[in-house]
Amino acid sequence: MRMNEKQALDAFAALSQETRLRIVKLLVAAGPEGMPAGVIGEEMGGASSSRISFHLSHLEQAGLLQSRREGRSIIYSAAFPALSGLVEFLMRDCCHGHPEVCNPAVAALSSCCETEKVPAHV
Amino acid sequence: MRMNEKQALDAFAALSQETRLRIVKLLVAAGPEGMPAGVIGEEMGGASSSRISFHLSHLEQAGLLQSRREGRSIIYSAAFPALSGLVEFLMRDCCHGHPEVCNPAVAALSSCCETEKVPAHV
DNA sequence: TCAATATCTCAACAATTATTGAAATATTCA
DNA sequence: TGAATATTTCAATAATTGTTGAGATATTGA
Repeated sequence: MRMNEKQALDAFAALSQETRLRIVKLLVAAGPEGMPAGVIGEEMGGASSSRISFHLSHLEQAGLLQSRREGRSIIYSAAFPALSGLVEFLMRDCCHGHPEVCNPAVAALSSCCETEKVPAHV
Repeated sequence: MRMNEKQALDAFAALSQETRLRIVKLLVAAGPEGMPAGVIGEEMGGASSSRISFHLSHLEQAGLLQSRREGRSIIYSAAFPALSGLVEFLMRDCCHGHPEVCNPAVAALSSCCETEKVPAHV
């Protein structure tokens, strides 16, 4: 998803608050299936439901999450294309003929896909 | 550069302001050599020098830029390892056995290194 | 329909962050 | 040394953003 400056600003603002950053990381780890708002609230510890609701809709407004209703619950999940787009926006035009400058970023991102292969704490 | 939550929050907060995001993108495109504060200010249009100075030190404080003095000028440049670290922090643990979820992000980032090969608007 | 569950909206207040302009610091060159 | 250049610091004010708690909306099953 190609992003413009306004969208990137909204996304970065949304990610610059502790509870919201934790929610995004929780849902990134949860994968495409997502989690109900109530469960997300429990994982966040002592935040009121109205506060969690506010943060969830802020994140959805910023395009970083999407939601669907399932019975009484609203299920939120990470918007993976938007996250990719944000990464691409930030690093766009980073090389100008010197790929070694941004290749470490590519390597860092690639390594996230290998989590399960790495032993926890040998 | 492996990042903790506090560092990531500071970085996202720094990136969530229009002038600062533009400064980072200007310096990402400028590469490791960077640019003097005064030139950055000119590129940002009508912002006062104190405002630019404030934003530059905010970004340096957040670890996204570094500075060095050269004569009367202070040269700012992008902290590429921190940018990579931020990308890695955001997407850490994203797959859980399903690499197809975050591979688009890897592809988006890889493509930034090919800017010069792509014709502008065919 | 009614009670229970899950989540959201709203308004008042608190906290954080941005902007401005004047003055201070550091460097260079005559 | 003193004037000119480049940049930073500071304090006051303006603007934005976060929090709280009460009440509203939507859904389910008895």
